[in-house]
Amino acid sequence: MPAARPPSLVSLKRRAEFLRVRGGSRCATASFVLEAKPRAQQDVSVAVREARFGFTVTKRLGKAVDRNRIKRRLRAAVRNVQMKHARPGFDYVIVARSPALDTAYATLLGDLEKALERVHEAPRERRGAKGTTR
RNA sequence: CUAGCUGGCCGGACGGCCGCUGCCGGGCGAACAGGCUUUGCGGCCACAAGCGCCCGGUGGAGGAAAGUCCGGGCUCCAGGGAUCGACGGUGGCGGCUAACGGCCGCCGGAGGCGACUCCAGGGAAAGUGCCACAGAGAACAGACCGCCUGAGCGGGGCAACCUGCAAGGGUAAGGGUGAAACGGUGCGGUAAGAGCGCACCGCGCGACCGGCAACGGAAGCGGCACGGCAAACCCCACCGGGAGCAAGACCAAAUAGGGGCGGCGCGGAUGGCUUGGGCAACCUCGUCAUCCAGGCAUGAUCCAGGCCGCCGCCCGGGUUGGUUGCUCGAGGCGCGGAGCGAUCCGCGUCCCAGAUGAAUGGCCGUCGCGGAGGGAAACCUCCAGACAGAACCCGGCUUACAGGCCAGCUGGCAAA
Repeated sequence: MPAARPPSLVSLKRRAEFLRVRGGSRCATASFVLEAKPRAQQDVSVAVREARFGFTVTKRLGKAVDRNRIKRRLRAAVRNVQMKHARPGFDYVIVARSPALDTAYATLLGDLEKALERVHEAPRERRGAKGTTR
């Protein structure tokens, strides 16, 4: 029975953690960009084994009320899909785009599922392409 | 009924599934510590607080949370005194308040038929400055056209006189310019005019009266001047240390360039003598003389002071993470009383967000409200639902805002 409940959401907290995930693989949709990267061995503490998520909502997207709402919708969406599609030991960063405020919640969920799959499919070549630019 | 004015208030409601967070209660678990027992490993017992998980209960964004424009509380830093100056702010009077640049009441001015609204509303006879363009003249004013007078030179006439030109003088009533031209109207007066004189109006001064005051009224006096701008400098009165919860305090980790206390010494340069070392240049110990006396801490000055080097001991800074500050407060609500009111007093009652990559929600349904369309109606369909998210806390101001409610008052219409 405890498996049926979605696990509580573990979020990224420090700026350094956000910057590290930028080097990982990415997938863009209409309302957000998803970035993912497996945690290095020394970062995996015993307590935190689950997938962790971070949200980036820049000031360009609107005033504080709109930004808060975008963040809450994305967080609710992640809570619904992370059981099936997120992998433990991974860090994810979701960079919001302006349609995230208005698009139907169902399409938001569908986009998130697709993006999570694609991010896990082909991490290799994207990683290499990104690595040269850094 | 309608048009308006003022003040106050609200800022969708209910339900379902799934979440976040503070507090309270309960349960479970692990570690440490405690007691008993055992030679020991270990076993048993008990619960205060903390930690993790679970269950239940309960609280969880705003009237502006916003802009960060004022005023405070709180915290740290600086702060010896006096005087002067600088800078910033405020600006009718009285009151309220912890305080304010806020609020209330009153006064003055402007607007409105009215309810009522608006006003940085001290000083322009302390000084400096500006008042463009137009206009002749614009701040100790000014004769362009006019009007009046007119030396003199002409023309006509016997003469009285008529008439043309005209230097100069008088004149601010008329024209013209302008935002503004030494007050307006009338009568008298005059060569023409003019406060030159008079009446009324306006203006200035104003004994005295009323008011705590701002101010109001006003006998009488003055023939009329003293223009505007102080949101130009300025003058006057009053107020004002600085920085802000990333304040500040504590804990842990890893690394070195600060502080306190005690003792000793009392800056530098040059020269003389001197101790010790060196072949010597020179280095070194001490002392005397002369000269300069330095830097730091509010802007200046004055008075009174402090610190600077070496040794020993003790303690801590900056960074990252965590804890705290952190929400009970100039607090909300109700009743009663004082006051025109802002507000104050008394009693009762309530505890009402505390997050920190930052919670206070996500999705869905029903109803209600507003607009448009359809329909005879019940009703149906579509659209809209604002401004906006606490970050230490209060008191204000300002700005944004779909829609709606209540009370009082004013004008008009109708009825009684």
